[in-house]
Amino acid sequence: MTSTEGPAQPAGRTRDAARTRAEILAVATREFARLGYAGARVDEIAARTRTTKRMIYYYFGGKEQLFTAVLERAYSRIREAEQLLDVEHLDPVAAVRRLAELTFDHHEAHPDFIRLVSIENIHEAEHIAASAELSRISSPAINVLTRILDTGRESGLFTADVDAVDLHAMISSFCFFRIANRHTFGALFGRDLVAAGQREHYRTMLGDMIIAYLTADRAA
Amino acid sequence: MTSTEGPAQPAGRTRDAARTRAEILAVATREFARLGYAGARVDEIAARTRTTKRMIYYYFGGKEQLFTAVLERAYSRIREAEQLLDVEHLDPVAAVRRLAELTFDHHEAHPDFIRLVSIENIHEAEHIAASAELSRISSPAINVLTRILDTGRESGLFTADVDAVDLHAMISSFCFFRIANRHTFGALFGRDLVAAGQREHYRTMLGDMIIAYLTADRAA
DNA sequence: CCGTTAATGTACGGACTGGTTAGTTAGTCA
DNA sequence: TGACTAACTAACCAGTCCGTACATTAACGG
Repeated sequence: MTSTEGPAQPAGRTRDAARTRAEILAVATREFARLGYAGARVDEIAARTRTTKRMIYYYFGGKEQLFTAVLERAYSRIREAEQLLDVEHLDPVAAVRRLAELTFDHHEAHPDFIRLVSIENIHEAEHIAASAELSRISSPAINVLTRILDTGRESGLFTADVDAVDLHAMISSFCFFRIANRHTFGALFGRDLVAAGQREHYRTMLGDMIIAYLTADRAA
Repeated sequence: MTSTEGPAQPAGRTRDAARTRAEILAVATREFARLGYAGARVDEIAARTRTTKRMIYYYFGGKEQLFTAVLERAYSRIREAEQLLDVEHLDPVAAVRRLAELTFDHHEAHPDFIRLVSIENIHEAEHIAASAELSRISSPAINVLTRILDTGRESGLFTADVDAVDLHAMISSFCFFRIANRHTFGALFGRDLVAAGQREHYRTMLGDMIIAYLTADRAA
């Protein structure tokens, strides 16, 4: 609630388009993630900002476009993280495990992102479809996975009949479910999938599952 | 829009509490699943019913309780389906695969249920927590899984260190993700996880993954 | 130091929304 | 058959919500 950035104007407002825009985006991300698209209130987003509702319409045009901008930023962040992937020096088994673990960690570290994705799916991805930026680019992780799979298959280690996209779905489902559905799962089965003490258990479980699948003896 | 049930009053309304209640519940399920809790409109639900908004408040008390009732019915249905599980005569491997496939089929057949669960998770399962009916009972599938796992482990077939709840999470994640996230996944990776032609591919993939995990050679 | 414009704030409109009030009608049972 | 109650309807209300018209001010180039 107190001023948190550098030069700290006493109470006066500096004009800083970039900062205002960024602050709106940050607050909107929290609110949309917390309450869903329809549940989030433009007035409330504005109130939690150091600026006014007028600025939301000035910079973004409307609620819908604001939500799209929130999605764009959220996805661009995960893409940035994926670009830092550096696993191709590992052997295929270790590389896949490492990649799965990074996905696991990223999902755990960004629950708001998970919620936004859930929400966007309720809306049948209409905002993604309408966004040139989002519908264009794909995930760097897919390319990395493709190369690892090729190497693994060449060496005869991997026997499974999957491509990178399917494998990515497989890895993501577990990571996503664990975060997205923790509440209903916890309420119904009395088990907290995100309990700190269980973290390593589930992280290992994910890796074991993926590796077991990829390397299973299909003759059986 | 025309009368769909038996005796078909010309235009006059019969008094039938059970039918009215059931119709409200059915319409509400569709609307909540389609638009989310906040996005659904009580007026709209009423309009799609042969009765009025007042009846929603008469029978359910309010929007919140109506949503809870919708969840209760949705969950009771899946429990009913699970009670029909009859896989314990199979050997453990076949039994687990069959169970996974039934989960797969059920998720695919009830996308509205998946959406409701997603929505309830956005609300951090507050309605489930508030519902005595829902927070009490657990899934029959867990008991079945427990017995299969025991048998499989006794015979030395299963080597994995999981209990029924974790395995259930593992199976559900894939089934759930495939339906719940098909829109964003399709938009971003250009692959329709629910395409009819891919159904067998993913169904097999799920079974292979679960069996590979359970039976993997842990020495490796 | 003044004109211009990007950036910001205020106040409000108009449609909508969940919930309610007041009243009506169909069925039932004494 | 007439009192009684459950089932039902229409109209409305108070508050909310997205969006905008209009006024204002900081910053910057000349």
